[in-house]
Amino acid sequence: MINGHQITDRVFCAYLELLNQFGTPGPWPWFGGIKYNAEEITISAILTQATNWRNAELALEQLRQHKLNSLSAIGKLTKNKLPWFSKIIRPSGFYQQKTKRLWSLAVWVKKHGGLKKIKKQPLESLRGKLLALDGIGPETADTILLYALNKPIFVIDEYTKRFIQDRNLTRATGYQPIQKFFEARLPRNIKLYQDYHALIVRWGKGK
DNA sequence: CACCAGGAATGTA
DNA sequence: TACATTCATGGT
Repeated sequence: MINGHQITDRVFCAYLELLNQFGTPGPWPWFGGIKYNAEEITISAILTQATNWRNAELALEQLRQHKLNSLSAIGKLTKNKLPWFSKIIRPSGFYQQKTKRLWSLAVWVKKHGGLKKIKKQPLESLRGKLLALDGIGPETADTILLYALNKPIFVIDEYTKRFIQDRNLTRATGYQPIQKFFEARLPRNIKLYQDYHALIVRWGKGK
């Protein structure tokens, strides 16, 4: 019994098995590398879209060298500097799109008083606002919410879909149904959500 | 040389 | 709802 949930639940048991197999994941970015702050996690959530983590990390490393590893710094850039900015994040691929996405996100965050202010907003309402931004879909929004803002929301990605197939956990399809499936069967615990998703990614990479 | 990686937007059926 | 295409670099 953990937080009132029976550990016989198959979804929770799958988590325990992954934990036993791979050990407790580190904080974002989970496997090696140095620790990221909330702004860097937010930025890297976009940099890593459809890109392997190594390339996203290369881009973030260059942002650090230019002291652009914060939304406030990116939000201060004028539009005519965006082509220059795009070269800095070039290793992450799709760098023209990602330049626009990062810049519009940074401007939006600035307009709303910074990440700490934004963090005070209710989860569902905040999630909707993130989804309304260009280039932020459900996975990126939830990644920002869970790992940068420490909100209790379960992240679903391709690995998760393969995982539930592999273990026959559910036939549910679509982002939200799968997300609700996990959330309904797990204690509403942020660290658990973070570790579980990280472990699923670790599992997916190892296959 | 081909293939893929810690997605999302857009268009089609 | 379910697919297909586009966006692009760097590793294997």
